[in-house]
This record gives sequence, C-alpha cells and structure tokens, in this order.
Amino acid sequence: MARPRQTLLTRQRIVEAASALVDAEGLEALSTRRLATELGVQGPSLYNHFATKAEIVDAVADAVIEQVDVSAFGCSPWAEALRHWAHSYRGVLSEHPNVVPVLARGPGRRPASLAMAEAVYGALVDAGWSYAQATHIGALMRYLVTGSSLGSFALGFDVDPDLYDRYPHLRHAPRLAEHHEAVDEGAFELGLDLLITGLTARYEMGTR
Amino acid sequence: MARPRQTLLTRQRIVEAASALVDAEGLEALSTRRLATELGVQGPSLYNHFATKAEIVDAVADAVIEQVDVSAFGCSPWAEALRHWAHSYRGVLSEHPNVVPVLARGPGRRPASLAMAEAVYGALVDAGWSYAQATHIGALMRYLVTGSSLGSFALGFDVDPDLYDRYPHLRHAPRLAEHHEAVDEGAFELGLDLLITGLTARYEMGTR
DNA sequence: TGTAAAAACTTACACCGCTAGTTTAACGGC
DNA sequence: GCCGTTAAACTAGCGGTGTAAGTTTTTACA
Repeated sequence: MARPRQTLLTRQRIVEAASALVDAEGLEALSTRRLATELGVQGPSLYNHFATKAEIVDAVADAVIEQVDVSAFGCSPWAEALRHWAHSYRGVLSEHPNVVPVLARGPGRRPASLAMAEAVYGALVDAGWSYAQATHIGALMRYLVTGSSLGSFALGFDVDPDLYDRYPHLRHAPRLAEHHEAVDEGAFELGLDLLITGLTARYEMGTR
Repeated sequence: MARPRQTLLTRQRIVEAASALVDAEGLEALSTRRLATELGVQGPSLYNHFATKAEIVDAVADAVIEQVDVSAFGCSPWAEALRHWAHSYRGVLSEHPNVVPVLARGPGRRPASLAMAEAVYGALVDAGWSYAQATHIGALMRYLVTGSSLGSFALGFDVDPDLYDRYPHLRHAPRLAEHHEAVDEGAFELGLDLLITGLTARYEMGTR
C-alpha cells in the first residue's frame, strides 16, 4: 500500500480504538496486531504515531482520567469538593474497570492525571492544609478509589461451595462473589465517609 | 536427560526461585523460560509441577501473604488488632512491592489470602460488627495497604524539571519523586488513623 | 521540479505461554 | 526379580507478542 492518499491513522483514532478494545475485552486483549487489525492496518504502522505500546496504554488511561469532574474544587468548600470529586472519580473508573490497574500506579507523566492531581492538591493547599497533608490526602483518595474499582474481581468468577468449608466465617460474608460490586461500593462509601469526617474534625482542630 | 535420578524440581523450589526473581527484577521478568533457566532446567519442565504460569504467580503471591501476622486478632481488642495487622500487612508488602499488583485484585482462591481474610472477618464479626460492615472494613484495609504499597512508583523514575512548570502546585509537593516512599507511608498512617478512629467512634455509638 | 518527510507497507528477530510426544528412572504388585 | 505404570525430565514446535529495519509511495515545501 505504501503511503495512502488519505491518512488512515491518527493518535486520536488509535486511542479510541484501543479504549474500546480494552473496555470490551480487557488489557490483555490489547496487542499491537489486534489493535491494528481493528483499525484496518498492519501492526507496525502504529509506530508511526506512538513510540511504544506503553505510550498507547498511557494515552488510554489518560483519556479516562480526562472524564473526571474536578470542577467542584473551584466552587465548593474543600470537604464537599473532595466528596464530589471522589464520586466522579470512582464513577468514571467503574465504567472502565479494565484500565484501573494502570491508574493505580499513580499519575506517571500523563497530562490529565497530573492536571487532576494539581487541582486536588492546589485546592487543599489553598484551603490551608500543609503541603505534606495535602499530598497524603490526595494519595489516600487514590488508594480508596482505585482499590474499590479494581477489587471488582473479588473472589474470582466461579465459587465452589466446599471452599468455604475451610473458611467458615467467609461463608457468611454476604455472597461475596455475586455481590462483589456492592461490597466494593459499600467499602468505598464507608471509607469516604470516615476519611472526610475525620479530616473535617482535624481541620477544625487546626491539625493541618 | 529424561527423568533424573535425583528430582530437580519441587513446587517449593520453583516458588522460591520465582519469588526471588520477581523481587529482584519485577513481575515482567518472570517468564517460564527464564525461571526454568534459573533452576537449571528447560522451560516446559515447570508444567510437571504447575498447570499454568498463573498458578506459579498465585503461589508467589500467597507466599507473601503467609508472612503477614494475624496473631493479634486472637488476643487484642478489634481496633488494636486491626492496627497491628495493618502494619504487619503493609510491612510485608513493602518488602515485596513487585507482587502487590497481584494482591490488589483480592484474595482469589489463594489459601493464605483466604485464611487472612477469614481471620480478619471473623474477628470483626465476633466483636459485634455486622457481616456487611465487617466485609467493608476488610476491603477498605486492603485498598489502603495495597494502594500505599503499590504507589511506590509515584511519578515514575526520572523527573524532568520543566514538567512542573505546567503544574505549579505540584512543584511544592514535597519532592514527590524522591520521597514517594515517605509520601505513601505518610498517607497510609494518616488513612489508618482516620479509619480506626472513625470506626471506634461508630462502634461506641452502636453503628455496627 | 526536486527533495525531504511522512505514513503506510513487508520482513524478520527474539521472546512468550504452552502442547505434544519422547526418553528414562523410580515405584508397586505379582 | 521382573514388569507395567507413573513421574519428571527432555526436544520440537505452534501461534502469539513487541518492535526494529528497510521499502514504497504520497504529500508538502523550497
């Protein structure tokens, strides 16, 4: 084919196809050849637009973070803003659970992830939190959100009943395998509530 | 060679070599051929002892969890036991950061992981927490511990200074890249404190 | 118009997890 | 003490991976 009259690939088109593939079939399904096929192209052609596969994955991850709503940091008190942001953050990740393993490793050098960190950190510092505390709070929220969005695999897929014979208490755990989504959401809400409540108390005591 | 007079491989020897390899060079370095070479053997020989590579990885992960100290659940009040366990849990994971991505996905079917979950869950239920709350608390702790042990990669390896030009607040974040370990530890301690304090308050109010 | 860059291509390398079939040693039953 | 079975190593090979290298053709610009 050589160079086509109308360009076939753009970074955007690649990222869109990669995102769709990851959402539909998981991170492991994202191979350069498979992605290229999806785009009607040969594998190595992708390297005209991205240096490595890792760059593509990063772009997919950043596209997810771009959807998180950080607007509350501009117009609400820090605690409410934190709450609103955390819910948006988790909501977005829940719609793209397959990319969470990438996001859980931190912002890396991804622009949207850095911008989000910047917004959170900045708002906390502006509210009077120390640099160190602001950093810790931001990290904490990431643990909570990524953890509860990732854990969705919970006990695995199929549950064999005699597994619980050896772990009697777990039998009573409310149907872990079936309700793992509800478990993770409940844990998230509990955690968020405890964190915000505790932080508010410290804030009012002047421990910033 | 065919069958040797003295057996060359055992599950234990394989797991030990795999653990050492993962600890030293990361999960990506663990390939069946590489691991076999390390053991003085050909790649496919491993399949006489494990059905899949995933089984080997699971065994490595479970060997890590086995080191976590859950003894406190027998002899301390639930809040103190939770604290003690969380510190041991995080301490162990910090020594094996490369396996954290596996552990973050939950206990799976790994015996030691299930036994640990059983111990935590059982102790909380025995203390009077509802089944649902006990499950949530256990999940929350996992988010906190795995998150703070995984995030150690923080901003990546090398930091280019002009990165911060576009994210001015982050510049003040206390040297994120260099001190990421301290950041994660600080976030963990803050989170643990907030959680335990908040849970204790709820417990005393009867919200279990 | 000639040249350089860009964007597709093909080919190929080294590696991956894993299957199949082979060889030989060890073990259990007669 | 032999003999069949099983176990634990082997070799060969399949279909997959990321990506490097070099080729072709088109476009953009001097």
